Amino acid sequence: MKIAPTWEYGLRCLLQIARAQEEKSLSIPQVAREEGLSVAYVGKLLNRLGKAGIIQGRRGRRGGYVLAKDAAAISLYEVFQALADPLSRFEDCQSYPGALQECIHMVQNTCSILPVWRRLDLLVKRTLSSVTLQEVLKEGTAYEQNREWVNGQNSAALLVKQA
Amino acid sequence: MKIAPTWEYGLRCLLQIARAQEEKSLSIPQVAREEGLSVAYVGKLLNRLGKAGIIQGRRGRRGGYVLAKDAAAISLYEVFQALADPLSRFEDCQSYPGALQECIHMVQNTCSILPVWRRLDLLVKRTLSSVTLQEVLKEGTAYEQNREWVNGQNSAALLVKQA
DNA sequence: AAAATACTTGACTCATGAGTAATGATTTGA
DNA sequence: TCAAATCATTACTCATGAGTCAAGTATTTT
Repeated sequence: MKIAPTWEYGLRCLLQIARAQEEKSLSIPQVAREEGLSVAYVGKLLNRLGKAGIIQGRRGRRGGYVLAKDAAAISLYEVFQALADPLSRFEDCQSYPGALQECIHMVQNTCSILPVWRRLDLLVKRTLSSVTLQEVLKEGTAYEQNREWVNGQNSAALLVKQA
Repeated sequence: MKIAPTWEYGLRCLLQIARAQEEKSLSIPQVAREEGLSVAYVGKLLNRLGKAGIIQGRRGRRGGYVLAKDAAAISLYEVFQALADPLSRFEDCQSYPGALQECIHMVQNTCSILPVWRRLDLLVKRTLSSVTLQEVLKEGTAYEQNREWVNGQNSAALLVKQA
């Protein structure tokens, strides 16, 4: 699947702020320098995270950003929701009718392809919701070394439709 | 998650061709009229599906499109792969380094956020691969009425990371 | 206070995918 | 054979998200 640049860059900046914790706040220029991104761009991304209540900014001479709540209480889902362009948040089963009044793929009063969208949407949401920022921070110890997580062998058995 | 217009429109056009089977081929104008889309747009979408070997076009007076293989042998994954813009197919763990030579989020020689991308990518691929066009056609009978499919309750248990 | 640092906000430019338009090539049928 | 119908191909326009720019506001330090 396609990962939006906003997601990757935003998450990386957020990880830095999270790692710097211990009451040390990080300024936009600091994060930008470390990540090799422009100050303006980092400012925009962190601003979105701030408005979503994930991090908290403090202006002034010794200002900067700090996590607004514990890393264990921040799910990747809310992070990506915050980073997405304000006009294109996740939506439930968004659908495009075209020029017609109504989709013609209706069987017994239901659109026949809606379940596919629902399924995908649900999977992504559930996956992102189940991972917290703290878990991503503790790499090499937690979920990443778990073969289950990486190639999802067992869970795959349930994802395949029941014959 | 965001469903690309190309996906929805393309799949709908494909479903029509699949339903029309019985040796009846559908022309681009026919499909366009039924779906309420422009002839040019439908032509573009079906052209992509044709190049991917999913449908087969025949020119001339009584030409049109027919499925190139059995509906049961066509997975949604290959359909979406075919419909995607040629330059932006699915990629494995696409990553954006920024201006730096190397991502700085490396813990023990691994990027700490890569597993998240891998996970998402795998889930989507696996889900789409497990559904065939034939199943989408037979609505109201197969997977859609299965509560498991719609809200994924049981499978969710495995998706949540193992404590 | 005043100056320096840093977040905030809104408008702007640019790349990319959505959707259109026009032309060429192939088959059918009269 | 010729014309109509149809797919094939390429170039184009337009909307949207990525990323930039610039001016404004708040806080700290001197």
